Amino acid sequence: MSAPHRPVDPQQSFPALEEQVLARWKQEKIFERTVENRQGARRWVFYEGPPTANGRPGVHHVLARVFKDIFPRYRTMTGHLVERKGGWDTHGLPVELAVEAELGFDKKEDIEEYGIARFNAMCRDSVFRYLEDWSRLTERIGYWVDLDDAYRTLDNSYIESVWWALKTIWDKGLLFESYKVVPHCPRDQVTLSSHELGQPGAYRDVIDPSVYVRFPVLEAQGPLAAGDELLAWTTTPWTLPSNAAAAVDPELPYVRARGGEKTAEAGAGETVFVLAQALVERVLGEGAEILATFPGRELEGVRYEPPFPFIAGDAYGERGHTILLGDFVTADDGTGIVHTAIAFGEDDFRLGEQYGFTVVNPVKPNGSYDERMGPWAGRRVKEVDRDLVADLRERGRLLRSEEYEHSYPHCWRCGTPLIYYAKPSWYIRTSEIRDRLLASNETVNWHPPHVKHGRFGNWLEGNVDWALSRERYWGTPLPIWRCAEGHVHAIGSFDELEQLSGTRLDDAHRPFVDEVEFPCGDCGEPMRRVPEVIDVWFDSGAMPFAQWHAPHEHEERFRELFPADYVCEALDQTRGWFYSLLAVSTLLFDQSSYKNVVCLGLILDGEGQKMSKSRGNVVVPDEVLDRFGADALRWYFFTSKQPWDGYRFSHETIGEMVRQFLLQLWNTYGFYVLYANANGITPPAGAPDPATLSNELDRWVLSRLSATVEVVRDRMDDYDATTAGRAIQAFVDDLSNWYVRRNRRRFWDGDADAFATLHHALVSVVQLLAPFTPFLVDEIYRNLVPEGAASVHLTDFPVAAPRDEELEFAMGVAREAVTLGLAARGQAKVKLRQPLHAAVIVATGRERAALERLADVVRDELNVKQLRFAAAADELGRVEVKPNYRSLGPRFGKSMPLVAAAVAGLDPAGVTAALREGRTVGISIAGRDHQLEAEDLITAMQPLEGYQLEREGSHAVALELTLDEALLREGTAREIVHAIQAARKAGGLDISDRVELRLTGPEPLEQAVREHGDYISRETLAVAVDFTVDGDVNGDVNGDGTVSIDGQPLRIAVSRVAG
RNA sequence: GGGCGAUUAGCUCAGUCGGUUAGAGCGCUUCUCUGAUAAGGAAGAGGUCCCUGGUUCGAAUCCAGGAUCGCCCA
Repeated sequence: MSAPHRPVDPQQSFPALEEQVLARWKQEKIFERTVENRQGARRWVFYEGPPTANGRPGVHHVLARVFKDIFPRYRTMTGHLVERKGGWDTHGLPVELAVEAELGFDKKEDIEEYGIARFNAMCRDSVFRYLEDWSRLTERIGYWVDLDDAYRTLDNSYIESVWWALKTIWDKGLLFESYKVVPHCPRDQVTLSSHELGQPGAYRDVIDPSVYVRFPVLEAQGPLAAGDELLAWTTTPWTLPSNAAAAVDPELPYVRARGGEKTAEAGAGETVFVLAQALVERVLGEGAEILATFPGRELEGVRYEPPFPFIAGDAYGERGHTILLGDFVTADDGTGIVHTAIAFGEDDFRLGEQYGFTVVNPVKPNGSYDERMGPWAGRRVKEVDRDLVADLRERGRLLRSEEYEHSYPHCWRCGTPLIYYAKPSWYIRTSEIRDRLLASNETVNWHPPHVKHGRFGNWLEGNVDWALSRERYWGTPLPIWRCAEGHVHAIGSFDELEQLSGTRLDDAHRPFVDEVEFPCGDCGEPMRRVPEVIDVWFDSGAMPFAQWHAPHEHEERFRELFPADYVCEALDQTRGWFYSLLAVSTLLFDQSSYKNVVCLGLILDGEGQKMSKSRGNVVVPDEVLDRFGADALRWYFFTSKQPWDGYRFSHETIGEMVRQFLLQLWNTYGFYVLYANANGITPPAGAPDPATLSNELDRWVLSRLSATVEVVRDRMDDYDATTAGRAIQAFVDDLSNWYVRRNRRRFWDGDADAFATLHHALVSVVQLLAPFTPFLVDEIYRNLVPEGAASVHLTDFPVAAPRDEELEFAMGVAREAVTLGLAARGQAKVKLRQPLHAAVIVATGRERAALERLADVVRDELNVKQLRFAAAADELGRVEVKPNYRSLGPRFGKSMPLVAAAVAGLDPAGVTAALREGRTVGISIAGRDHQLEAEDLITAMQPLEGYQLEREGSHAVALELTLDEALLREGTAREIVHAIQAARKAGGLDISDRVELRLTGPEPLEQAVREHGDYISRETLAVAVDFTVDGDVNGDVNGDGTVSIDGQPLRIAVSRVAG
C-alpha cells in the first residue's frame, strides 16, 4: 500500500523548500492561473507604485513589495479578479546623476558638450541596470506581479498619455509659466519641487554666519537723522551684494538707540542704531540708551547706503535702497529690520512685486556671481560668505558676526546646499483646486488613519502650486511650443504634432523632440518647444491612464480599472506618489485614483539606528532569504507590529518567528502525515459536520477555527494583516498545543473523526495563511490534498462555519482548571505520571456545567481518577466578596468608597448562599437601602492553610494527595512505560514496530508489571512481556539497558518482532 | 519653530468602553513531560505603564504642560 502522503522531513530547510515551490509555480503558471480563475468576477484593483531599477533593491523594498502582495492574494482568494500590472519609474535626476558620475561629469555644461542624444541613450540603458536583481528578488519573495507586461514611464506610449494630461490641464488654464523664487541646486542647476525637499536627507543641520549689518541712513527723514545706522540681520551674507531694500513691520515699535555692551565691543559705542524695540537688549547688549520710539510705518521711504556698491539703487527702480513695509517682518529674531534681496527669498520677491521692483539677479544658475560683482565675480556664492563678512568688518559695516546653527535644505541627490533663486518655471495651479484635493482625500481610507487629516491633510491644506518643469534632459518633455511673439501651443498627442509639423516622433525624448518646429497659428512665426522636461512625480502620478496609453488607446481598460482599490508605499510617499496620484487624478477627473492606502514605516536596525552604509548595518535581503526564507521574512513584516510603526530589524527576531510559528505549523502538519500514513488514512474530503462528531475537542477546534476565520476576514477586509496574522498564530498554537496534545491517543488509534478534524483544520489554516506565507503553505496543501487544486492559491478563502460559543467558553474554563491543577501538582511536587484520586474544583453555575461537560479532558490532563466539585466554595477556602466596580461605579459614583466598605462588611457565606439562590443582597449607604445583584459582586477565593490549592479569581482547584498502593503501582507502571519507550527509541525502532519485551528487576516492579501488563503492552506495542526477577537477559535484542524506576534497577531488553 | 506619531518587564510587543492583582512571547533560574522531542507544561525572578499636574469614586487609558525618540514641514 502506498502512503496517502509524502513523508514530512522534520529537518526540512525552508529556504530550500521555497525554491522548489517557486520552480513549480513557474512551471505550472500558478500565478497566471489564479488570475484566469477569476475571469468575469468582480474586479479589485491594485496599482503598482513604480520603483526605479537603477540601484539594488533593499530590505525596505521587500517590505513594500510583500504588503503590495498580500492583499491582492487575499482578494483573489475571496473571489475577486485582481490583475497586477507591474511598473518602472525610469526618468529623472537620479538617473542622470548616476550617468554623470559614470562619465565623470561635475557640471551641466559637460552634458551639453557630450551631446544630449548620447547622454539620454546612456540614461535609457542605465535605468534597467539592476532589472535582473529586481526581478529575481520580486520572484524570490513571492510578490506576484506581472513584470513581463509592466508599464515603463520612458515608453513613447506612456509619454503620449502624459502629454494628453498636460494639454488637458493647459486647456483648463491651470498650467502656466511664472517667475518664482524656488529652491535651486547650483550643482545640478535644477529646481527642486516641494516634495523633493521632503526626501530623506534634504534638511540638514548646518552652521552659517549670522551677521548684524549696518546700513547708514543717507539723509534725515521722519524720526531718523542722517548718519543713523539701520541694523539688518541675515544668515545668508552672499545675498547682501544684491540688497535691494530693507523691510520693517508697520505696527511694530522701533527705536533709535545708542550704547550697550555689545556695541562697545564692536567699537561702535557712539553710533545711533535703528532697530525693533523688543530686540534692543538682545542685539545691543545691556545699558543701551533709547533716544526715541516710533512705529515702523514712519520709516517708510528712508534712504540708506547699501552694504555693497555693485548694484545701484535705481537699478531696482525708484524705491531701491529704501525702507519698505512688509507684513512678514517679526521681532522673533534678528533686528526687526529685514535685509531684502528680491531674487533670493520668497517674501523678498513678493515685496518686490508689490513695490514694483525690477528683478536684478547677479547670480548665475551655476551659483557663481556674474561680472557685475567686481572682485567677487565668478566665485561661488556659498563659498564666499566668510570673505564677504570679513570685507564688511574691514569697512566698518558690521556690528558683529556669530555662528548660527539651523536646519537648511540640500539637494537630496547631490547634497549641495540649495539657494533660493528667482527664475521662470512652469507650474500647475494646484492651489486653485485645493478644495477639490481635500474633497478627494476625504474619500480615501488611510492606514494608519491619522495620516488622512494629519500629515497628508495638513499638507494639502497648505498646498502650493506644483513646480512642474525641470531644466534637465532625461525626462518627459514638456509639450509646450512657443513662438518669438510669445504665443503658446500645448500638444496633446503625436498625431497632433505630426499634423502641425509633418514630423512623426520615433523617440519622444530630447533632443529629438526639440528639433520639431511648426508655424504659429496666430502669427506664422516658427514655434519651438520650451527646453524643460517635467517632474518625474507627474509621470508616476499619471500611471492610472498612462499605463494603458489611455485615452489614445485602451480607454475602456483604463475606465474599468479606475480608481484603484488599493495602493501601498512607504510613508515618505505622502508628498511623493500619494500626492502626485491624487493631484493628477483630481486635476483630470476630479476624484481620487485610490480608495485605500497603506503607509509603511521605516526599517531601523536592531539598535533602533537608521540603516546606512557608513554604519555598516544595512540588511541585505538575500542574506535573510537564504538563512530563514521568504515566508519567515514576510511573516515578520506582517505580524511583528503594525507596519506603519516601523521596524527594528534583527535576525534573532526572525529566527524566533520561524521557531515560534512556522516550525510549530510544520510539526503539526508532520504529525498528521506521520500518523495518517501509519494508519492508512486517506485524505477526507471537505469539512466534518460538527453534528456528527461525538468528541467535544473536535467540535471545539472547529468552532475555534470558525472564530479565527471570522477575525481574519474582518481584519483583512480592513487592511490589517497584523491582527489577522496574530489570530492565525493563536489558532495554530491552540491546534498544536491543545488539540493535538489532548488527542494524541486518538491519532495512534486511527480515530477517523480526529483525522478528519485535524485535516480540515490544517487545510483551512494553510488557506488562511496563503496570502501571508505562500510558499510553505502551498507545499503543505499539496501534500494534504493530493487530489485537490494544483495550488492552495487557486482555492477559495475559508468561510466561517457556525460556532459553538458555549463550547469555546467551556474549553476556556477547562483549560484554566487544568492550568490551576498542574500548578497545584508543581507546588506539591507530585509528578504528572503519578495518578491521583481526585481533583476538587470550585466552580458554580455555567462554569461548573462547562467542567462537567469536559470532565474527561480535565481528568486526563491532570492524571486524576475523578473530578469532584465543591458544593460550596468554603469547603476549600475562605470566600471573599468584593464589589464589581464596573457595574457599581456608574450607579454609585462618589459613594463608591462607602459601597466598598459596606460590601467588605457583608458575611461572605451568606452572600454566596443568597446569590446561588438568585436572591439579591441588601446594603445601606448613607441611610438608604440598595439591592445588589449577582453581577454587582465578585467572589474570590482566599486559600486556607494546609490545602494544596491554586486559585485564580473565582476559580480554585485542589488536589487530593493521599496515595494508596494501587495508585503507586499504576504510577510505577507509567514510569516503566516511559523507560521502555526510551529504550525503543534508543534501539532505533519505528513507532509502529511490534516488539518483545524482556524485563529484569526486583519484585515490586514485577507486581506493577503484572497488574498493568495490558496497559504496558498496549502503550509499547509489545506482543509479549517477559519479566524475570533478578535474572539475566539473553538473545538478540534491539535495545538493552538498565534504568532506575523509583530507585529500583530495571533492565529492559527490546527486540523487534517480524511482520 | 510648527505638524504627526511613539514611549508599558532585560528584549520584541499586546492591553477593548476609564473599573481597583497590567499581560504574552523570547531570554534567565528551578522543576516537569516526552510515541510532535532543537518541541510541550508549571513555577520563580523581572514593572515609577517616560515625568509633572488636572478631571474622576476610580487613570497605563481622558485633558494640559514637559522630556526623550522617530518621521514630516519650515
